[in-house]
Order: sequence, then structure tokens, then C-alpha cells
Amino acid sequence: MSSTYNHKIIEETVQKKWSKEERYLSKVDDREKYYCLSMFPYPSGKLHMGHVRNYTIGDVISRYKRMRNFNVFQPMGWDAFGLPAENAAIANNVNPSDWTDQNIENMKTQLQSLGFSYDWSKELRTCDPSYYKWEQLIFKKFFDAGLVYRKKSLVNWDPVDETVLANEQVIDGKGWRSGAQIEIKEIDQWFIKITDYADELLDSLESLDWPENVKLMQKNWIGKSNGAEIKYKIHGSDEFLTTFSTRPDTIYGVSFIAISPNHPMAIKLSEDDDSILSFLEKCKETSAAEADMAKAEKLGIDTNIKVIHPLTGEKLSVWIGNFVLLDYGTGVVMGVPAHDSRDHEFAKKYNLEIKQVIKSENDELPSVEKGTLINSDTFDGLSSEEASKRIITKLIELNSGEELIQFRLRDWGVSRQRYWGCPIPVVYEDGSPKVIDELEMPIELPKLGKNSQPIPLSQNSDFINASDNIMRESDTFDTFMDSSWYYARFTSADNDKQIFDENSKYWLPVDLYIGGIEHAILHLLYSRFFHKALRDIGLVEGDEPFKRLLTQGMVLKDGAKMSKSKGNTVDPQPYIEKYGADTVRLYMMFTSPPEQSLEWSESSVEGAARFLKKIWSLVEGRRYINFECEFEFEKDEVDLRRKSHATLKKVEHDYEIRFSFNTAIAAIMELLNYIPDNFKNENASDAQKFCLNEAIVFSLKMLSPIAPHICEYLWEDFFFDGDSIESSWPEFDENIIEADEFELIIQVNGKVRGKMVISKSLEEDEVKNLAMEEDNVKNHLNENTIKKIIFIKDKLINFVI
RNA sequence: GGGGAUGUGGUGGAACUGGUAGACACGCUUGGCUUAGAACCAAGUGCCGCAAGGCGUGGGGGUUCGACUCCCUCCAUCCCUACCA
Repeated sequence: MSSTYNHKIIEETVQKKWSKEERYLSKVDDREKYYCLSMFPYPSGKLHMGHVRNYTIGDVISRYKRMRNFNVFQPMGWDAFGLPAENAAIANNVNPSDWTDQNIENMKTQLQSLGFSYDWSKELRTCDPSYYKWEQLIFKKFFDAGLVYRKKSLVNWDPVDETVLANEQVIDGKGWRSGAQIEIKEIDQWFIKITDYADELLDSLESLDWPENVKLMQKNWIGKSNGAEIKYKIHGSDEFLTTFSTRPDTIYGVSFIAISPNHPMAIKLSEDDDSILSFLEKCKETSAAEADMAKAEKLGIDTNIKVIHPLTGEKLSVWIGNFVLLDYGTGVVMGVPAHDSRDHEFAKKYNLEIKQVIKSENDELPSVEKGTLINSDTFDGLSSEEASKRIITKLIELNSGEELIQFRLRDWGVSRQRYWGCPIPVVYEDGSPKVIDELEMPIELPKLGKNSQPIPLSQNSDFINASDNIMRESDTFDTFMDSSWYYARFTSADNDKQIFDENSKYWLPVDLYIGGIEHAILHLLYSRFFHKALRDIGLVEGDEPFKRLLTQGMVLKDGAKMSKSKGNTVDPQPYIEKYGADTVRLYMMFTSPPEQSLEWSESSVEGAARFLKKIWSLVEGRRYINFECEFEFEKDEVDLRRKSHATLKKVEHDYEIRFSFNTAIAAIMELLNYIPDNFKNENASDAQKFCLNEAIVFSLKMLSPIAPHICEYLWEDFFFDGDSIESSWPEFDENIIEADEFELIIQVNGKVRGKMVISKSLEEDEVKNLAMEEDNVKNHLNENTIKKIIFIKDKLINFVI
């Protein structure tokens, strides 16, 4: 009598076996390697369904690759520094370090219960000094390579809490805790010259096997544009205001010049002018986030300064505009209201001239399209492209400008004024900064007492006062620094002598990187930059860290990204307990393709559980029979074999090429539904049993990357003294898949009017005659003249009447 | 504001290269089993219509013998926007 499917016993048994065998520890050997990495989590407390989805995808591919005889490396670790630990510490009176440790422990238990085949011997956490000492060393090497500098830059300042706020902590211009109106403040910070690599970051995108949309986002983010620097002489002075524009062809449409509120000239003017001063104060009230600035109403103030247009000699007013960014271009823009929508909005508001100088198909202003020049003196009639070239030439002659390539990408500000982060390894000796020696690393984060709240390092006098005239840097690193090189450290995580040892040469680069689409730009761009910079200082090989990328869509709840900070997470634990890890994994993979975003719903978890029960009751108690003889197969046997082999081919393609696990599962379900009931009987013929054997072997193997516990458990019993289920992937036979008949679709005027199963060997004429005789088709043809026949071999015939 | 995506039955989704729209599931309906329920099994299930047939992939337009798929346009939703990770 067969037993019922008990996920608890099965999963426990199988997981114990894995850990006893140390099955997923990876060692360098002579097989082809496959480094499969899923983005490590921030230890926020518990896993949520977004994590389950991400890590199941990674595990399915790892297990599949292992069956294809790849040497697979799949590590896991913790992105453990960050703001939420500080917030939790303040809210619950716990130490950020204890809170983080506790969360890691919980989440690790959850990951293990899901049966992910990680090599835990390489586990790392970014908050360990043993990890971040190497990060401090990298910073030093970057500094020595000239990639690090200090610069003033803007932060959100909460005047009540007297802290710097993250953009996320500013809600409608107010501090989230204090509710105070935030202000933009300028402070000294550390920067890394990612812009030195702008061209390479752009060019080598081409070599990557990444989704096109991600490459496009990175390309647009880097934003290389050809344009011109144009100098406007200040009236009554020998000085110039230099603007950057990508559209020099619109220069005759300039009706004003606008400078950023943070431009030195604006700040200087505010010293003697109260109305300008109060305008600048007002500009400080919008948060530093780009989205907030762009959405804010365009505001400006006339400085009463005039500049001279280099080509027309016209006097133009200089305004201060809140929409001008100091960090992009020169912090000064030429206002062309007819051909730029921001300039247009601004000009409308302040009644500035709107002069059309480009004629394009769409004449409605503002029109940002390129076209033909009008109202542009001798340049009239030229195309935008040609005019841009000639105008630049003219400006060069007049010594009023030059051609310039500009990037949107800005240097990376890595300073954070917080506690729970990696200390920046710098000391100030009599005020001047110096990166500390490697031998003194790591500079450890000072420990806090048991329930004590985090205080920014700047307020920790024991920490900052290193000695009489030596002060420590109080900023910590942006946590993106921590996550920019962990993929490489994993390969050597158990080596405390070397940052990257011999193993790193074998395992790198990452063959497949899997993570949320929300990381498409920042994290992935910073990591790519790190890899190139590490290459140039001789620490890694190759140009790119991640060969292939799979970006999974967001798991949404109530229409928003599932995350701890939004408080809309769904904990997988109750589902794991009730249905088991295999069901949860199967459900997550079945419910939608990985790249698509997914609104959480538990509506068909039951269906996944039911399917596992079904395969259990088919296989449990049955034994593989090794037939020696050859068979003459009957039709239904041939059909089942064709289905088995065709399914295997499809699933292979779905795992390997498409990453389309939902369709792979559907195909396996179809195969099981396809098995005729009489094949499962005791008194089935040997040939039938042979075909059933094949279907079962294929199904268990195909399903095992997704539901590894039940498949391995069933396999051990079914195949008793044979190989492990992981030892191989079966092979399909194209000859068995090939059929000699197909279903012909018969259309009249593009509408399906009939179907018939016919032999593939028929000629077009024979097919046509057969098709025309089909009853319903005959009706629709109804003695009309056939004007045209479209014939697609082995598929369709369409009569046009 | 800018950049990137998505939109198909009551629900999740399938249709891979312009060629059968709705595979596979969930749910629901009916029947079987059962004292009853759960579980399980069988049949049905896009919409309108008694039927013949017609309509149907966010809305509108176009290309084509043929459009979920290509083009134009509009709408809605989600992600990123440099200090959430």
C-alpha cells in the first residue's frame, strides 16, 4: 500500500543527506566551471517572497548546470551594513550589530529550509572587519591610482535632528521623524572618479550577454552626448559665463541664461541682495533627489546681470533657475524656450521671449525635434546636424566656444555621515587628510554597548580623536561600495591572507548573475566600474564581472515593491511549513516568468501542491525495470515516447536559453497528463512499462532542479541501486520527436474554417484539394473565385476570396 | 520632469521566427465517492447568442492574405532617478 506525500519527512531526510555528504561545497577541478550568483540580501529580518523568487531561480539554474556536468559555484552572503539597522536600533533600542546578527541567523535558517544548494563555506558578511579591511585596502589602492578626491557636495539636512537624511527619509520636503523642513547643505565629501571609466563602461556594454533594456538604461544613464561649450561675455566685465548645450543649432533661439542656485556666482550675488538670498533659501527647501527637483515648479529670479550673445550681440538676462543642476555640464544653461520643454515652462511663467528657430514636422512649441533652421541668420535652411557643426566652427573662430563631449554620469560620492557602515580609512593630521597604511587596517567600527543607540562617528570623540593632532575621518562608505566587489571576494572568502587568491582566477567572472531589475543601473554600474578599476591595479582579470545577467521583475504587494521599509512583505515561512519547500519553489517558478513583475497572490499554491502529490502517487512504490529487449511500439506508445522526448527538448530549451520556468513546468504537467491510465497498471505490457519508465525518468530529472527534495527521494526508491539523480541529464532523440503527420489549419480570408490531420509528404496541390473538400471550408468558399492561396508548409493553407 | 518596462478569460499566465488566441494551472459549475465535509475522480468553463453565427489580447488608427506579435497615437500601472538596498 502506498504512503501519502509527507513533505516534512522527505525534506528533512534529503537535506540531512546533502549536508552529510557536503554535496554543495565547491572545489576547483578540471571540469568547465559555472559561477552562478544571486544578489545577496540585506538582512532585514525575514525573507520575503521577492527573495524566494530570486534565490529559487538561481538554485534551479545551479542544479540544472550541475546535472549537465558543470562545476558549479553558488555562494551566499549578507549585505549587512545600512540604514535599516540604524532605524531598527533607534526604534527598538537594540544594537545595530546585534540586530543584524539576529536577522542573519533567522534568514539563513529560512534559506536552508528552502533547500538552496549554496556553498556555505564561503559565506561572508560585509559588516565583518575581515571583509571590510579589504574594502579599506581597495580604497587606498584607488586613492594611490588617483581615483579618489574630496569635493563639496549637497546633502539633505534635518535641522531638528541635526543629521543628514537619505532621500528616502525626506517626505514632501520634511524630515520623516522630526517633520522639520529639511534644507540642502553643502559639505566636504569623498568622491571616486567613475567618470574616468565612462567611455569604457559605455563601450564594453556591447560585449555583455545582458537584457537589452538593462544595457539601454546604463547607456542612457552614462549619457554620452556631443555638444558645445558656449561662452557668453558678461556685460560690463571681462568675465564669461560658460554654458553647455547639446543643441548648438538652437543658439539663435536663446532668450535667457539660467544658472544653478548653487553656482558660485549666485552665492556671491546673494551676499549683497536680500531678494536673491531669500530665493536661494527657498531653493534649499526641495530635497536633493533628482525626481523631486524635476517635479518642483520651475522658479527663478532675474539677477539683473546681462550677457552678450556671441553671434547676435544681443543682450540677454541672466536668471537663477531652480531647475538648473550644478553637477551637470557647467551649471549654466542657455534658455531656448521654443525647443526645450523646461525652458518653455520657465519662459511662459516669466514672460520671456519664445523664438522658434527650428522647423520640424511638428510645429507645436516647444518642439524638441531636430529639423531645418529658420530665423538663424546665415544658417537658415541648414539641417540641425549641419548647422551644429558650422555654428561650432564659427564659435571657435570667435573664440566663444568649443566642441565638447559631455557625460551625464557624475563622479561617485561615497561619504555617508552615519554609524553602521565601513569607516573610511583616513586620518587628518593637522587638518590634512591621509589614507592610513595597510598595516593599520582595518579601522574598526567602534563597538556599542548592549542596548545603545547608534551615534554618527562624528559624535564619537573616542573614535575620532586618534591622538593629539590626529583626527579620524568620521564618514563611512556608501553601502554600494560593500556590494561592488563581493562577487569577487566570495571566491576567496575563507582566505584571510589574500583579498583574491588563486581560486578567483578559476571562478571569475560570474557566469550568471541574478537579481532584481531595480538594480539595473546603480549597483550593476558600480560593480562594473569596480571590476575595471581592480583590473587596472592588478587584482582581478578580465573586463567585466558578470557575463550574463538575469533581471527578475519585482514581487509586488498592493501594487508596490515588496520591501521591509514599505511594510508590505509576505513571509514564506507559513507556506514552507504548511506545503513544504518544494511546493513553495514550484509555485514561485510556475506563477510567472522571471523577468515579469508579479502581484503576490497565493491563489494557486494549492495547485502546485496538488501536482507534487500527483507525481508522488505515480512514482511512489514503483520500480524501474531494465528491459534488454527491443520493442515494436504500438501507436499510443509511440505517441507517449514522442511526448516524453519533445518535452525534454522543450524543458532543456526553457532552462538553458529562455529562463522560462513556468512553461517548463507546464510542459512537465502536460507530459504527466498525457500518460494513458492503462500504462500504469500492473498488467501493462512490457512495451508500455518501458514507455512509462522513460516518462518517469525524464519527469523526475526535469523537475528536480525546481523540486529537488521530492524528486531525489522518489528517485532513490525508483531507481534503487542506480546513479544519483544529479549525476546526469537525459538525452532526447530527435528521430523519436519527428512525426510524419501534422494538423493542417485551413483558413478562408484569414479566418480558421477547418483543421485536418494529414501526412507531411503531400504536395501543395494535394493539400489544396483535400482542404477545399472539408465541409465547413466548402461552405465558406461557397463557389466564390479563389483570388489567391497562401500555403505555409506543414502548417497552414489560406484561401483568399 | 527624464529613463526603462508592462497591459491577453473571473485569477496567474501560454502563444519562442507575422500563421489555430486562451496551453498549463487556480477558481467556478455539474456529476461520482462520502452519514457529512475535506481529499480524490469525471465532465464543462473567453464573451454574446436557442442556434447558425458574430465579437474578442488596455483605447483609437494603420500595414498585411493573416497582427497579442510590426508602425503611429492615446491611456493606465510598476521600477529607477545618483543618500533605501
